[in-house]
Amino acid sequence: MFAMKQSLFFIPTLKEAPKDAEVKSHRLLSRAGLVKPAAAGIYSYLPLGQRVMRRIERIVREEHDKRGCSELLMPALQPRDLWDESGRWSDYGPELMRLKDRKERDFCLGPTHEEVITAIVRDHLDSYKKLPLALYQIQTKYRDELRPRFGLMRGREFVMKDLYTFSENEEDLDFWYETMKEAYTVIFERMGLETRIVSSDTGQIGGDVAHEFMVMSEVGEDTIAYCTECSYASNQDFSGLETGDACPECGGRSETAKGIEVGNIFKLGTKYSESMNARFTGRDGKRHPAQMGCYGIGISRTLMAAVEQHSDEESILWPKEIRPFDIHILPLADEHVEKAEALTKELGSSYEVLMDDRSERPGVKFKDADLIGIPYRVVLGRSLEEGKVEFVDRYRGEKELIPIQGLREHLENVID
RNA sequence: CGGGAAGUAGCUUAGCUUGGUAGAGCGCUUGGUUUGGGGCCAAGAGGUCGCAGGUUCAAAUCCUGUCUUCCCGACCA
Repeated sequence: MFAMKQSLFFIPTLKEAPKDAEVKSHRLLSRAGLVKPAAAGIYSYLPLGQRVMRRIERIVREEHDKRGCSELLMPALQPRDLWDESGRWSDYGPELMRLKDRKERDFCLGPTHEEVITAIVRDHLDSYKKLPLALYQIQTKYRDELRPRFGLMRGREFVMKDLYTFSENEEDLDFWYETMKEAYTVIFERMGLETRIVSSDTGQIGGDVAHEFMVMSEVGEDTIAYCTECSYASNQDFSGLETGDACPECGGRSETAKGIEVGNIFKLGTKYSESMNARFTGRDGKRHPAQMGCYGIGISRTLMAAVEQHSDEESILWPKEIRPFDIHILPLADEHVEKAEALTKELGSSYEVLMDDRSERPGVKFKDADLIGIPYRVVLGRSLEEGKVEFVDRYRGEKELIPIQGLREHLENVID
């Protein structure tokens, strides 16, 4: 496990939010010292934000690896000729970040990786016996958005997990599609995010069937039309359904709500495998283009959505599986730090612990602790004279005095 | 790209209408005091007023251009 002194851990909290942050999660990400802007839609992830990102990524990796996906890492910098093969150098538009090297050759910073993955797989694809393949990466993507906004919601540079599957036929593509739909449901549940699956347009990327995973939120950029009677839900851009319209599935009444798209799954079919010649010899002895699927999760956007959903104006409360630390130890005065260090060492063997050893007044420590959102708190203060510490369970909103000798055992019973 | 708003110390900002040596709060440094919810007192440090040009005896302030940021729209795997 892990223990860290707060004086060494860079958490630049702010008393006041930057004036241009208009969305709650954006204000909190800045104030709690998780991110720092470099340019419009481009952010640094500071240590605390990076820890949460790592948590999110860990869940994503676990749920992909256990379903037979393998991780790789592709280049962000991609040559033009691959994009000419798919036709997207001309089709993609100004959102594609283009640049030249010193020899004036064209490159782009990848907004997505269909071209690269297809080029990797096609040379290996001689027989149906090599299929299926499911390859994913977690990587920084670049899109020159006309209008970046709301902090991490729509950035020009952002972290994304993208998975690509290659199948010998549509049945196998359907299998992967359903497998990943289920995986995504598990992933977002583990992150403590309430999501809704909606059918959607396939957009720029091309292909046939697509679903999006939406975190219901007032600040979402998408409008979701959902049925009040059955499980039907769709992206309004695609279905055109308004509040009060009849559900296309069951005829029930439609409602609309805002959502943040944190994940999507596409059946690409053969769009890229045909244009880029990713073919294999099938059981019938003939050449067939691979049936492809692609599946994305916005890692950095998920971070933002999690803050949006698990916070109030003055504090974050991280869900279990993505919390940056388990326990926050607060010695309220310098004279308590020695005891706190011993406790940090002890608890650090079983938990991830952050200890606020700074010479700050109690009020400052409490405010910062609320802001950065670690769910369990151990306060060393005046009750230490009686050999007791205060234990706070922010999930339950409860606090109690615990004899310091019994703390470890108490935590084993309480900490989730 | 169209519409709107804004750039003054690390952060939040006053001053701009009506031109005259740039102010505050928080933060920071030093000393004192305080010690369970962003303390108090005192003394300090910190500024190319986004940038460039123009008008003027004199520009944060007026004019022109430009860059950047945010909001609405268009766009968006």
